[in-house]
Amino acid sequence: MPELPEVESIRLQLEHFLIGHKIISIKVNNRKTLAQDEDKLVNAKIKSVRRFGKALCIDLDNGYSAVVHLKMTGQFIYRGPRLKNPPPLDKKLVGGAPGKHTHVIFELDKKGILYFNDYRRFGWIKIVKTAQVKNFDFIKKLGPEPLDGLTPEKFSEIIGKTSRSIKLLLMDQTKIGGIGNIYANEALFLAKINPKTPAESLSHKEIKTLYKAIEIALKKGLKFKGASEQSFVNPDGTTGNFQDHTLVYGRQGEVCPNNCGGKIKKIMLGSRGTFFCSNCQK
DNA sequence: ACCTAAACCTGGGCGC
DNA sequence: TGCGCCCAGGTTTAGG
Repeated sequence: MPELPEVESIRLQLEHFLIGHKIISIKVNNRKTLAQDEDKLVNAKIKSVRRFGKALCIDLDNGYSAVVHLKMTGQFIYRGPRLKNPPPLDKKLVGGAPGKHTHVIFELDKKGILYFNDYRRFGWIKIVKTAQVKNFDFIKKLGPEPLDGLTPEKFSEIIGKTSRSIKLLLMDQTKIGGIGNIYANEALFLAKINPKTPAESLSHKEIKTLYKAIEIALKKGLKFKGASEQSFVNPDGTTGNFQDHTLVYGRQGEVCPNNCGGKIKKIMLGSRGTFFCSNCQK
């Protein structure tokens, strides 16, 4: 599910709800999700919640951290004192908390509780020493992030080196951290660049436009608190609305929002659905 | 270095 | 109603 804007929306809420809570106990229902060492987190207070690309990192005050990847369908659901008037959970998106897809339950002090749901079970939680988080393989390999550290110069350098299609390059987490399928499609449409274009053939001007387009697409996703198509919910149970505001993602057959007279096409690129206007994006 | 397909899973939607 | 196929915000791995 979640790309940078979705994960950042989750991070902001977790930060608000969790910091200061002490973890009383952890119940693991599925060892594929969390294999070992959860006892390291017990009796420690949550100090901060960080995000690295699409990964989250919950830091405890005892030197340990939980690194979390939600993959396609991972969810955090919080219930507790800092949540005023929690909205009813959308059964279709959440399946209950706890429900049959709740794999880890964090019991917190002050009657707080945090559920980790994941119906496809691709997501994972790893317990690492806080000092080792940046050496953790997934995070170590992550490229610079748009809206934080990725500069036009770095972006240009990354692009200049390769003949790969620009869309696959944007989605390569080791080159740039945080962009997934929805925002890659949206940014390329905004920049009027065909997703199949070999990265190295982009002009200087196109690179500049694309850099800006990525920022615009991600900020728009953040503004609507992410896209909730199948399973994305915020920890308070609310959904995002970005799916109602995409320009091309999921809109095959619709007229081009630029009113160029073309229609949005869907092709497969790197075995991922790819949406674009063949008229605007030559 | 690049591309593809398959694997990890479950479930919703669609065509027949 | 039901079955079977295709698809899904991600990442990794194997093979060409």
